[in-house]
Amino acid sequence: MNETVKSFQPLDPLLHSELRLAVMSVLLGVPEADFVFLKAQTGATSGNLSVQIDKLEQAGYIEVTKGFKGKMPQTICRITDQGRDAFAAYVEALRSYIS
Amino acid sequence: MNETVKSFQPLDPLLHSELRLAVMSVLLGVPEADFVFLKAQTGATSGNLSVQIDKLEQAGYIEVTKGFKGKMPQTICRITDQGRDAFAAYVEALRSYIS
DNA sequence: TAATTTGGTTTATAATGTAAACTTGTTTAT
DNA sequence: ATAAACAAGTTTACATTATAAACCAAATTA
Repeated sequence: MNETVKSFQPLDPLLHSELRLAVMSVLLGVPEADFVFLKAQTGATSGNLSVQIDKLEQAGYIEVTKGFKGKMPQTICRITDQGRDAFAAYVEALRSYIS
Repeated sequence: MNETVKSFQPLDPLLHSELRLAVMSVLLGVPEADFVFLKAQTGATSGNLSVQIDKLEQAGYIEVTKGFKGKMPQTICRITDQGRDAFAAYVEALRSYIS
């Protein structure tokens, strides 16, 4: 008798968050996106988005560049290679639960 | 110009939890499972498992029957139809982020 | 009968998520 | 010119959640 254990892969807590996952999902599809665009795409409040962008940046999953668009401040985000890898790993881990 | 929004589906917070998802995943594959088995499959601590089982039961996603196996207490869990539906919906919602 | 194990539950604490309130500067109206 | 409204964020306070440590009752073993 071979009692196997299902062996669930751990889920990266940084990506296992609705808003952060949405942000990463958007960034995967575009070369870059600014704060305003991310807010529109995710439907997040500014405060929440600001916090989650910080966390993704701290983690090295995205790069953030602050500049100006005309005279208005602009926060541009790009996904990093590390972020891309982490996302792929997260999706892979998810499969151990949902497949 | 058609500016579409990605439209991420909301993720059921009850299922968007590593341990609860693992429990549901196990229960999907078997007619029923007891506390001890779930603990082994998920690698969870007893306390954590106890709490998360409660939450899934409160939500109507699983049914819990307390009885005895020999003289030892035994907590048996079964997934409900509602739980099955919720899981399917959760997986479907996930696709809007990861595909 | 004392110590250990089993099968859990309760609870205290830490970590997380979220929105409201605030800030800094810009544009518009008066 | 000045006030009011708006834009783009950030900070913070609060609520929710997750987690493990501590606990408990009964059973088993030494």
